[in-house]
Amino acid sequence: MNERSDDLFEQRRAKAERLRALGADPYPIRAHGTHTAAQALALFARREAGEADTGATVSVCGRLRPLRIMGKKVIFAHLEDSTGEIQVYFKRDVLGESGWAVLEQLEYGDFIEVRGPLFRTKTGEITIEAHALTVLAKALRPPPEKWHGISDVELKFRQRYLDLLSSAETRLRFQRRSQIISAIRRFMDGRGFIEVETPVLQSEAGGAAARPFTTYFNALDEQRYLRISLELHLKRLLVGGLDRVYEIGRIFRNEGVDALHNPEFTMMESYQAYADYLDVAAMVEQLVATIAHDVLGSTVVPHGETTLDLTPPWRRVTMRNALIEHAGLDFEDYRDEARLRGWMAEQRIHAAPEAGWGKLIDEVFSERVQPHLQQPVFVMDYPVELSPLAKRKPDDPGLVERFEPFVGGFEIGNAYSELNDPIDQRERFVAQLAARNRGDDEAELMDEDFLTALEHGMPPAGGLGIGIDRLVMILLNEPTIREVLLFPQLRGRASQRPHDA
RNA sequence: GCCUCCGUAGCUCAAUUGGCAGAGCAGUUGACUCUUAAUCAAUUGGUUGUAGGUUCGAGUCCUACCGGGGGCACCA
Repeated sequence: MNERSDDLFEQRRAKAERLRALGADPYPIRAHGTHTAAQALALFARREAGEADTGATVSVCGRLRPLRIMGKKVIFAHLEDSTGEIQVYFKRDVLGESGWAVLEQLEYGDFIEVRGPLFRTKTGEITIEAHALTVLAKALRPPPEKWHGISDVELKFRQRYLDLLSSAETRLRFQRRSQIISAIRRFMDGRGFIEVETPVLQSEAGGAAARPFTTYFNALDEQRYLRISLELHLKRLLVGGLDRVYEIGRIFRNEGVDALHNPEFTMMESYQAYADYLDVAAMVEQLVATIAHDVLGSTVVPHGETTLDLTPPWRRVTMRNALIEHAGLDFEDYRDEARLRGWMAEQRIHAAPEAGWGKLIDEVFSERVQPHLQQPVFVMDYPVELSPLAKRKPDDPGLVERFEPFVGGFEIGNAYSELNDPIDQRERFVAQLAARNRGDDEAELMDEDFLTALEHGMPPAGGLGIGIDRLVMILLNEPTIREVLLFPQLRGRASQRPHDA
């Protein structure tokens, strides 16, 4: 902390002391607002329409925007809350000398409560004429620049509150994120799903191909993993007879950070007994369209320079055909791993040495197909090697009944007809162990508890996972996951915290 | 982990070839009784991310480190 910001801090602290001396507690316990900014504006509009008299007073709480001081007798300012802002008119002979003395100690960033009647200024803006003024919280540090707000991305993420308080756009983005999640719950609840909660701390981290975070359970003297998916516990609930379940929860993957990845992110998974992946696909396009309509009012959403049309039905294409179309590769001609590696070398596509056939196919797909998948599309029928928890296609046991919805060039989810044959499931785990022994440290581990559950009988079911953060990115036209997370992960700064005193 | 770009006042940004570190906002002082990023006048505020080095002279060049952006790797 340098001298400069100490100066600003001390100046503001001195004002707080002066407020105390004036008998105005700078941090009172209670506020007594009667209306939000938006409610006050609406109230006055109704009164002008003749629905009530125009004289009654309101009391509004909020954060003070920069003061417009017109001499020693008049000050205009806006008061901002989460519903918007309303102008306040401070007139010295109306407010009174004691109120004016308090006002002189206030500035941009302070929280106050203003009581008085509503009126329209000469320029037509609905305004509160301040008859009484109460300090609610004196800010000791200056807010960001009033016009540009925060543009330093590091400050924006480390001190997101500064971004929020100075950017209505940022506030709206996170309000909409919340509305999207509410809309998901409404949709799922409306279809008879029940929301459940399963453990974050697990003995084995399964259900996805990812490295887990580890932690330690002292009381039991055992290692624990933070979950990397919700899948294996939710399927146990199908065994238990809960036919339609979903969970919205944070999952953790010990991986790098980029525009599409944050190590902790939010997933919605659902499992529906007696359904298959085609039923799930129909649900997904309906779900996304419903959310878009509820939150944005349209199923056509802006996306960079273009738009995305989320209106059902979405295109369906098999993974094989997508590869033929965009990569010129028919994987049925390259079932041999060595032959596939040769083709990839010719095409200059990176091939990880420890990758098996399935992972190689996935690399080709990511490299050559995925960037083309801008408009929503379901990519169907994945190689069994990539999908150890999905049911095989009856007419093609090398493939599974699985799809991923792609929008904007990346996948927003994953779904399949759930594998409920315990013998096949055990064999898949064995194959995963082989991959792990070959060096794939993200292969699934044998989960005996889960296998025991399957052996008790799990109904046929369609399962779904949707990455909420990525869905929000698509719906709100945000190119990076960081902008839809309030506090994205950053390297810690123990010695150089920007604003901690 | 590797490559690359960036880091200047509380915030938003300047600074020519290596040649006196500057502006707007915020703050302070003054003027102004209907303003809208109020306006006008004056003014405080800097170890240029940190530590070294080259040089008569470094915000600028070099090295290392810290933090961030982008790319690669990783991530179905």
